[in-house]
Amino acid sequence: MNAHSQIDLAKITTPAIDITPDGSDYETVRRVIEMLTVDYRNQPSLEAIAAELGQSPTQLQKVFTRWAGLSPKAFLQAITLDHAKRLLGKEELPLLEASYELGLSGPGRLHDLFVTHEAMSPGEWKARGGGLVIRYGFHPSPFGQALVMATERGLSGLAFADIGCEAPAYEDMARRWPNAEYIHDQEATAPYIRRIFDRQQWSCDQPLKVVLIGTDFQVRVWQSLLKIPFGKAVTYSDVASDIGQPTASRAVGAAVGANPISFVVPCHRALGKSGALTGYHWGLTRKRAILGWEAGNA
DNA sequence: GGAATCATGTGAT
DNA sequence: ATCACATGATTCC
Repeated sequence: MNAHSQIDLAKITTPAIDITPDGSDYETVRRVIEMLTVDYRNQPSLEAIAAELGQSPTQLQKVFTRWAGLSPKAFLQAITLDHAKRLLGKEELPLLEASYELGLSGPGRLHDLFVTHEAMSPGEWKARGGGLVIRYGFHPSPFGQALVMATERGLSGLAFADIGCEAPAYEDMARRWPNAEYIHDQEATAPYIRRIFDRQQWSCDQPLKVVLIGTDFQVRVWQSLLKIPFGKAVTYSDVASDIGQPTASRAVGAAVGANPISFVVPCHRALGKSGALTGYHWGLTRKRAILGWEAGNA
């Protein structure tokens, strides 16, 4: 990754093609969430936040509610510890009874966005992406600009990269499969974005194909995440039990953190046992945003 | 309620 | 081998 990736990086500055209204709202929403939660002690008022952003309170209120399906106040409540605990404690793990006979490859009805997944064979994994062609592109999403990566077998990567921070996100992803050949191809990746973030299109008629590229352990963790229903959450130790290694919760955390297809593989639905949001590769604020958005759209 | 500390499995170097 | 973790339980204040 030197001269080769230089060329690719140059292409990244290509502006995204399509703009959705949701995409433009996110920056505002993100900053509101940040102010609301960073020092929640101060409980900043809507007026104070609006002033900071240079907008009128009513305008801000409207944008936020349109995006989240929830007023800022309700949103704040939806991401408190209290609510998270309810999310967790509700019912006995939905994970446990869901069968694991799928094995490492094969179709399945998983989470609300219907997904068929296949994993790389051990040989393919060892090649670190060698012989693989990966097409990638940047597109707006409800949670900021997204980087999409796909092989001809299906979606292989989804990352978040705010405007101006495209290069680090690209490198973060490309580093995982260093021997693959990367081609910037907005047209190839655009259909995935439309598909993923439009809930109307979540149906089983035509499942979304994803390709899980990772170690055996990681793939098992990601498959487990795929079984978490929309608007629900589990703990890292729940996942550990689900894959048959109840003492490996910490290792699960590491594997969850390595999830290459964020949002689609719902790693944001993994919480600490206390209900605390412990971490997120693309920023805790974004994790709150996604969780709150799901609360408002359940 | 924290802070400090330990047990712990995986993956990268 | 060793180290860093998106953990969790225990044991102190």
